[in-house]
Amino acid sequence: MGQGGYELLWGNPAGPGRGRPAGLSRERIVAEAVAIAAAEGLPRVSMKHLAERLGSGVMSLYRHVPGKDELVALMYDSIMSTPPDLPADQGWRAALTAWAHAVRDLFLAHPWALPLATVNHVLGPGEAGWLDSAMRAVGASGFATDLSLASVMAVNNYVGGAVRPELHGGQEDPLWFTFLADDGAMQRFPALADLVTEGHFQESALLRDHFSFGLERLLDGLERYLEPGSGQGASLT
Amino acid sequence: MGQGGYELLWGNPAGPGRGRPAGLSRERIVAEAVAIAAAEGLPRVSMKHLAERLGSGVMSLYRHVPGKDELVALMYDSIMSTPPDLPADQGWRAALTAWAHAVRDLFLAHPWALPLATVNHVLGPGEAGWLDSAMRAVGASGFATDLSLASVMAVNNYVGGAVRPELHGGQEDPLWFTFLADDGAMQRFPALADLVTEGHFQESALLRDHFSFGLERLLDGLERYLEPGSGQGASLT
DNA sequence: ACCTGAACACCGTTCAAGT
DNA sequence: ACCTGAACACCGTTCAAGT
Repeated sequence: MGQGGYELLWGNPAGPGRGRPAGLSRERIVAEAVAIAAAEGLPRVSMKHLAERLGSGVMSLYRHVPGKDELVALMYDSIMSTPPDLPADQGWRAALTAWAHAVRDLFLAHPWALPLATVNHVLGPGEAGWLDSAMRAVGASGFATDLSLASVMAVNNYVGGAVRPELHGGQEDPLWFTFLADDGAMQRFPALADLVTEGHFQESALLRDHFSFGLERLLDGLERYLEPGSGQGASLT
Repeated sequence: MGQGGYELLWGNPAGPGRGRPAGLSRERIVAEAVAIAAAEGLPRVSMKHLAERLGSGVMSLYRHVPGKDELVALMYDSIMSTPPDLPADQGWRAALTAWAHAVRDLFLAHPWALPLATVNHVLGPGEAGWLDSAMRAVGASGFATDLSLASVMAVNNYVGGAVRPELHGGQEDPLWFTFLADDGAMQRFPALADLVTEGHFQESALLRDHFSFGLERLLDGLERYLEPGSGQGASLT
C-alpha cells in the first residue's frame, strides 16, 4: 500500500459537497487538464500553463495533486469514468462488438490518451469499470473466467492497436507515409508503393474498414473456439 | 518533400567510410541514445546527457541531427533496421505467425519503443522493411493486395496491443493491479478480483499464453476468411 | 566555413518565507 | 496551520562569439 501517491486514484471523489466550487478542486484541475490536452495536445499540459488557465498559482495545484505523473493518471482514468452500455441479452459476440467500438470511440475522442495506455500505469477505477463490464458481459454466456479474460484481453489488445492508424490517418498532415510516396522508396518496397498510390493509408473510410475487418476476423476465431459446434471442449491451453 | 527535417530518416547512411569513427557521427549518436534508453529509460535520453556520454559538447550533436524529435525517430527506426527471417514455403499462416513473434520479440527487447509506435510518426525505411516483408510473405499466397494488407494490419494491430501487458506484467513492480488487490476495489469489481487472486495479471507464463491465444484466434478467423473451403469468394467488403 | 559556449525560454518540484 | 512565491535543477534550442 501507499504506492507512491496514487492512492487518490482510488480515493473518495474529493469529499461531500461543501458549498460552491470554492476555487480549486481536484475535479476542476483534472477537467481543465483534459480540456488543454484536447485543445492543444498533451505536451501543453504543464503545471504552469494549467495554473494560468485556472487563475491560480502554480504551487496551489500541489495542494490537490501530488505531482504531474499522478495528474496524468487521473486525467487518463477520468475519461473512462462511465463504462459503456452493452446489449445484455444478445450473447457474448454482440456485447464484445459493442464494447470494442466503445473503446474505439473513446480513443478517437481523446487521441492524447492512447500513448498513455501503452505506458506502465496504475489501474484506476474507471479503467477497471470498463474491464469489469466486458468481463461480466462475456461471463454471462457461462464461460470459465480464464477463458472470458483471454477473450476480452484479445479484443482489448486488438482495439488498442487498431485505433492507432485511424488516429493518424485521414488528417490534414499524413506524416506516416510521406516518404513512401517519394522516389527511391517506391523501388525499395514495391509491395508498399502500390498501397500508397491506392490510398490505403490515408482514406479514413478504408481505415475504418480495416478496423472492422480485423475485429470480425478475431471474433470469428473466438466464436469457433468458444462454440466449436463439433465435440471438442473449450479449454485455454 | 522537405517535411520538417525528417529527410535524413530516408537519407544515405551517412556517406562512404572516410577513415576512422573520427568522433561524432549520426550512427554513433543514435546508437548511444538507444543504449541510454535501454539502460535508463527513454526520459533519460536528453541532449545534455547524451552529449556527456559521447564526450562532446551539447551543440555538437545538432551538427548531425536536426533536433530531439528527429533523433527519437531515428532511434525508433534503427531498431528495425533488419527485417525478420520468415519461412518462405510454408504458407501465409506460418509466415504471419513468425512475423508476429518477431514483432513481439522486438518490443520486448526495446520496451521504450512501444509508446513511440502509438504516436504519430514518420514511416522510416526500417519499419517499411518490416511491413514489406510481411506483405510479400502473405502476397506470395496469391491474395489481392488489399486483402493482404488488411490481414497484415490486423496482425500488426493485435501484436502492438498484446505486447503491452507482457511489458508491464511479470516484473518486480506490478503497478497495474496494485489497487485492485486491495480492500474495497474487490467488492466493486468482483469479476476482476478473482483474476487478481488467481494471478492472471502478474504471472508471465499466463501473459504469454494470452498473447498466443489471441493470435491463434485471429489467425483462425483470417484462415476461415481467406480459405473458406466452401464456395464463397474472398473480398474485403 | 565550421564548430560550440553562453543565453533564453521553458519544465517539475523543493524549500522556506509569508499569512 | 495553511498557502504560495522564490529558487533549484533540469529541458531543447537560438544566436552570436569563437576558431
